[in-house]
Amino acid sequence: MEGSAPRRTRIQQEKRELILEAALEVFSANGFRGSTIDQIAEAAGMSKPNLLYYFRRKEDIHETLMQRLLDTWLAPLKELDDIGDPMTELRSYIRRKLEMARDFPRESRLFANEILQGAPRIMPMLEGELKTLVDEKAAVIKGWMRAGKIARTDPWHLIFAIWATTQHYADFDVQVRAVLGPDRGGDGRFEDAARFLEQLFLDGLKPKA
Amino acid sequence: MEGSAPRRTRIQQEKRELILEAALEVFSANGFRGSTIDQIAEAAGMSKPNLLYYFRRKEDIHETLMQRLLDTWLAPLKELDDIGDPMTELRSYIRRKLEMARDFPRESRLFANEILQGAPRIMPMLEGELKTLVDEKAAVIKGWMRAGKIARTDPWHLIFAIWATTQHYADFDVQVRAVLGPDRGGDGRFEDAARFLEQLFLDGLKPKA
DNA sequence: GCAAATTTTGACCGATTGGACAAACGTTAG
DNA sequence: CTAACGTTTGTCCAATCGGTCAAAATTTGC
Repeated sequence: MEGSAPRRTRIQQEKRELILEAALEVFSANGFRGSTIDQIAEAAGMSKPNLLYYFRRKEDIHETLMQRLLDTWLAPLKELDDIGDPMTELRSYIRRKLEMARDFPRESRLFANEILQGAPRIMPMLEGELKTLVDEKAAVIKGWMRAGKIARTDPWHLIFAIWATTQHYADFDVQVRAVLGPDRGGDGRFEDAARFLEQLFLDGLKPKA
Repeated sequence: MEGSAPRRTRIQQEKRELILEAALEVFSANGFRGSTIDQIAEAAGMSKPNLLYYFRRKEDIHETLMQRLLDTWLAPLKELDDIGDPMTELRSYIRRKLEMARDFPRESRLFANEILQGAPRIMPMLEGELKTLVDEKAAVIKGWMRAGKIARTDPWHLIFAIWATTQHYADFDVQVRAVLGPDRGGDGRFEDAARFLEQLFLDGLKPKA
């Protein structure tokens, strides 16, 4: 579809990175329609026409941002591997997803914003690439269940649950911090969350008999 | 704070309801800044100036909507009761939250939008009313743990996990449906989710020894 | 050092936005 | 019937939006 990547000068590469970084900040906080080119330009320390020299339309920025995001976002799931102990694999997947919520909350919110609005710009990817990947990993998980390595349950909803619980700490961060309060809502909240999630996914809530 | 409710004519009551219903539709799909008064007016079947006769500012609509939402939204948690079997109480709380995600997805998305944007309009409620309620219920859950009725873990993060997993089916609905595909993504997905979540929260993933 | 290419800027444009306002219309009580 | 009140509409406005354009400033290749 797309021709070879356009050759770019040093300045173009640098400025484009600067703009994308600023746009990530603005888009993730206000959504696409809630963000203005002026805001992004100011955050990037340049004038609006100057920004438009590097990205001709507001949508181009968002699209570029989204494309980059998706690769890094799906990487942890891609790494979920058939070899290795199933329980360990799942645990490290959960841990990695939680680390991403901690280290890349803006990316998580950008993605959440897009999905919330009905995913108008990435629908084909959801139905194509993402579905394929999830189906593939669901098959792997099903294999583990058949082998008696983990309890039998629905692999798709299991993946949803891991996404939901981990991304919650990025997308609903303000609520999490507000509820936990200044003491428990500090930096340690991610370690508390990690401990809790590990227990939840492994043992559930039933008291040890 | 607020004086007695202003007396309203029959027409005012009806039209205000009509506007709020339309606004819920529009706001939940596009966010606050992404929605226009014209869109809401059209969805409500009236002209923009006419709408502004009932709500003088766009923010007033959103505020009214948010106030109503919060009551119904927190109702299930309020019902979590100390009397009754702990495991049953938690299970029915999860089921009720999932039903709300199924029956009131627009309300869930409206709330999610607000939190995603940093909760500028409901921050005091999060730190006040919500935190108080959650702390109170966390204490109840802690009591159950001390009594050996459920496994010992962090009650706050347990509540977060229930919120995250259930609301996921409303907020990320398009993604869920896209990944499940046309077959498994039909109406039955909520029953599948209910079964899965029940197993997850009760037994976790460890295979039965 | 200089010409060509690239980058930056200020001024500007049409479209859309939230909202104001007065006039017109409808309803209702006496 | 009619005066008072409640409702609806068309028109208008200032601000903001995404985006253009030509000219100025700067960088780059030779």
